[in-house]
Amino acid sequence: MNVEEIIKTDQSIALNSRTIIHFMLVNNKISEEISTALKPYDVSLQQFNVLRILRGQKGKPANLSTLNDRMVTKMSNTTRLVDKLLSKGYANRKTCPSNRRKVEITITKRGEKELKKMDLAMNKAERKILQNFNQKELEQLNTLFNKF
Amino acid sequence: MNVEEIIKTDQSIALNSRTIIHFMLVNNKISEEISTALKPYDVSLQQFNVLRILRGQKGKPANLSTLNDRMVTKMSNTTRLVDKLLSKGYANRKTCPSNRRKVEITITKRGEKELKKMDLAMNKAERKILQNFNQKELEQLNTLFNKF
DNA sequence: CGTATACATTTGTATATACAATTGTTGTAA
DNA sequence: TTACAACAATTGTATATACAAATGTATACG
Repeated sequence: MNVEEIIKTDQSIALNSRTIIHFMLVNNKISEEISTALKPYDVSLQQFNVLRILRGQKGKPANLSTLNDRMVTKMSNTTRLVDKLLSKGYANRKTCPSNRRKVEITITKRGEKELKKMDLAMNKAERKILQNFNQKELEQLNTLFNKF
Repeated sequence: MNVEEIIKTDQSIALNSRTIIHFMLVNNKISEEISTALKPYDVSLQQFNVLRILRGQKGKPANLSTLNDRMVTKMSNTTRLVDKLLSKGYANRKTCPSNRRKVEITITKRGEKELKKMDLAMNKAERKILQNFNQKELEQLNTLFNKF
């Protein structure tokens, strides 16, 4: 992946800018791979993320604030995101009996079943994205990411 | 930046998944910094990118396909993106006299003037984002990004 | 010459997201 | 008890983006 070639410039780019642009190009690639992987299941990355959180609750219901806390990319509108999962039959929602301001959201059997398939697709996508990295390089990458 | 802490999980995450999630968290941070930096100028990152491309043309007009080729993040709808720049008085658009299928897009004086200010804001944002990196680490990062 | 094909952009439509305002609920302090 | 602040979720609205279809223009070929 050559930055200058991809954005078709002949100008030299300052290292700071180049790093950020490079990052964005990688981001494009990753987003594309992941959305392709999830497309057959008709869920967005965000929806997939919420499903995983719900499963991680192990039956214990989650409310919207909890979901928001745990999401990789925070969203201003988790309500509508959960709406999508409901309409697909992947999640349930009911108001919390002890505190009626809150809602209790759980994953359905069907949601869990589909999620398993999505997991496989995601793992495959991750392997594809990271195919040129060995373990040491991945660790190096994580170490560098810690500096952000 | 600790991944497990941010997404509030106690489960251990496979290195592949962890790397991708870590990447996304960094992406969130970068996006936020940049959109904050550009907010005062009321342009999106995409619009900023197009303005820079137009300036890089040095007077020579660009058409939509050229813009699309050179954009960091390709868009399906560059027409409407340019619309925004027009309405702000940052760009001009006219149909190409030699080939009327094409359009000729140029940056205005006002656009150049504003772009200079945006550049400063962006440089500042970049420095902030990368403040914990030294030159060697940045090069390391770029090398690793090449593997994607 | 007329027709098909490729090209460049624009428009339509559905969906996604950000942000602000609103609704309903709970806890609390006068 | 009532008034008020804090909380949790929802709704409204504007804007952004993806994707497909449509429009207009140029080129090629029989």
